[in-house]
Amino acid sequence: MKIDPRALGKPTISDIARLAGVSTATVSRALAHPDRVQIATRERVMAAVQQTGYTVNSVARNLRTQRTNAILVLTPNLANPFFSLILSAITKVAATNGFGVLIADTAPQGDRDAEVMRLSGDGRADGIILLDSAQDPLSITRTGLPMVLACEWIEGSTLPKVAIDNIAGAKLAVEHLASLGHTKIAHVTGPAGNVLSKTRAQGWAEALRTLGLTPGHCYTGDFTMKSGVEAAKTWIDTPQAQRPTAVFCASDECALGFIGEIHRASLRVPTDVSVVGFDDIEIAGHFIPALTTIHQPRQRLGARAAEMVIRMIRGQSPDPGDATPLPVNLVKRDSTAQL
Amino acid sequence: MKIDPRALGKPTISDIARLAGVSTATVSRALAHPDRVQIATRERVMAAVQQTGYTVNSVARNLRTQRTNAILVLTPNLANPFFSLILSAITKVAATNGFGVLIADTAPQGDRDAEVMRLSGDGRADGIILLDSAQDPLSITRTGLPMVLACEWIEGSTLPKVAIDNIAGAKLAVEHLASLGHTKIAHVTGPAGNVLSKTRAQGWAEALRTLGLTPGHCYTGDFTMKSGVEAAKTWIDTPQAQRPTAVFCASDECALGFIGEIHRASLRVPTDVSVVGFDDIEIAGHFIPALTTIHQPRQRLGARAAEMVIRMIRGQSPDPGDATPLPVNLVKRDSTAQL
DNA sequence: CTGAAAGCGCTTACAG
DNA sequence: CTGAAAGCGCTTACAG
Repeated sequence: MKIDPRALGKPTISDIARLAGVSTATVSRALAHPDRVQIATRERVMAAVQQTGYTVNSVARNLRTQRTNAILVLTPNLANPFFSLILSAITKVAATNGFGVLIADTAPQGDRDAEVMRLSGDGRADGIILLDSAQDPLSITRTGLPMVLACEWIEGSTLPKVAIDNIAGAKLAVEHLASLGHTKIAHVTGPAGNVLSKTRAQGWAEALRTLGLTPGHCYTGDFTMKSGVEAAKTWIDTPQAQRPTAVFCASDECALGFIGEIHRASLRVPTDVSVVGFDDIEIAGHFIPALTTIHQPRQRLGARAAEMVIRMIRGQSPDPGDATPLPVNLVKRDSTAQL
Repeated sequence: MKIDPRALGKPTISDIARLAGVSTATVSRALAHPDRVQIATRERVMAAVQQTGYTVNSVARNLRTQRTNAILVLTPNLANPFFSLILSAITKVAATNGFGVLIADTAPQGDRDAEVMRLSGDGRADGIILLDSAQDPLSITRTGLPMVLACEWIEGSTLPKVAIDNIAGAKLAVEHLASLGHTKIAHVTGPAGNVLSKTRAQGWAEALRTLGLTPGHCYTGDFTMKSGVEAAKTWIDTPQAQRPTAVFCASDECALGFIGEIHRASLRVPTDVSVVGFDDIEIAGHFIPALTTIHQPRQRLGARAAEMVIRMIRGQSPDPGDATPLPVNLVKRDSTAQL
């Protein structure tokens, strides 16, 4: 009794070869280089493929060719919508270059380093984009896998990175506030130790100094709405005469939390305090009041990161333009007003 | 002249075998079943692993074992923050069960069907979670790969799905509005043809009927903020006497767009119109006014989907509880008020 | 243009 | 407890 091969699971290249009456080599060729087989042969192969619904087993192919045509993206926290657009841009650029994208969330196990090491070494991908940056992966991996840092970066690391100009962004925010007559400009920071927090705080302090303003008050935050709420509470508890009249928040989420709390206390933005965010997430323009913020080109950021790894994977020389930070700009909306 | 093997790229199992003076079989065993090799042998192997930074090549292993320990998640649009939490929950459950997660965005090529077919057939994953549902994948694939539908589903499909109770959610919204004295309750729909749109609209209409209210006005939307803005414009252009006094939007984004536009026209929510959303996205509670909405348990949804595929992959029988839709509940906040 | 054969890096019965 | 050997499903020089 013959067994129907289709009952045995997915058809393999041998099944196709048998059906088409050719060798597996020819099947492989017909699929990958149609022009290198006789037209009649090709058609017999294609017919068998159609009939069985055959698809190449990419695991086998990857092992044989030592390429995966896949890029691995390591993200610190998938639950954070901030990454959505970046991931989507990476996926898009990858797709047009024939690469698939694997996304891994390093949060669940909490052990990013182990994860980076495991995933980078295991041959699943040809290159890696790191959206996280707790530690220099070079210190923990020995894979020669092309790797680029995006969003955040590690000081002193030699890894290629794609970044935005955080200092310039913070300065833009402060200058905007100053131009509206504000002189007491506070800052709600990002999480301690983070490069983004550091550079944004630095830009804020520098701008203040350049403008000849006294150093402003600093609220400790961590990019979350909750930390914005906390900062607002502190602000509300401050005697009115001492309150900063403007606040530059290290992230939009934080700014939104800040504004929400201000309103909950029956005070008003921008009447009682002007607020500027950083990121320009989608909701920013729809919030009430619409949030004045520093726009981050997240699509371009993701796209550039993808282009960079792909170039590295292909052994092409880096584009000199990639070294310069992506520009940011201020989007003036309704959360800031003349003092 | 001998060549340093480490210079040749990633070390393989043969390198370790040579270094430890054992066979590759023993290396493999020492790594996968430490208890099946002599302790001294194991230590020699481990030393070689340490020294070289060796990691198993998962592509080779997957080919050999015919398992990938990976789940593929197909999402319609990574740029949509709505999926973030779901993805993160999937990743978490997968991780605790020893599975990795591959996320693919079907948007870039626009050809979801081709993508589903290619990815499901190519041996990269042991199972699939589909967050999209344009068409029944059974009609296009012949892989016997375990597959579960999440978020949306396809009418008439026999695929296992995890869903929430959309009809009940919509009813909750309408009943809440009615309890506040509203009788003219409109609806902004989701995109036409979508199951979620259909069931939510159905729940709205049914609740109205049950409560003995006249059928309300229906604005055509598509879940986006923009469509909420459009609906609001139409509402604003309606003579005041004919305006619905309450609006149930098919999504939070849409509701937020609606409210934003109302305020831009110098009208107020909930003073001039009460608004209820659907989803309970993170921003909902921080919006001004905080949005009354139907809470969707996105974490549980993702977690259940992951549990389901994993069970299928393991050949375990389905949990009967998985057939019942996940419950939703109304979160009363500030966008709805007594008429 | 086509086929036989080797080999990608592993794991696992099967002997010993 | 350990090793030799087969094989997972492909692709690609190498002959013919």
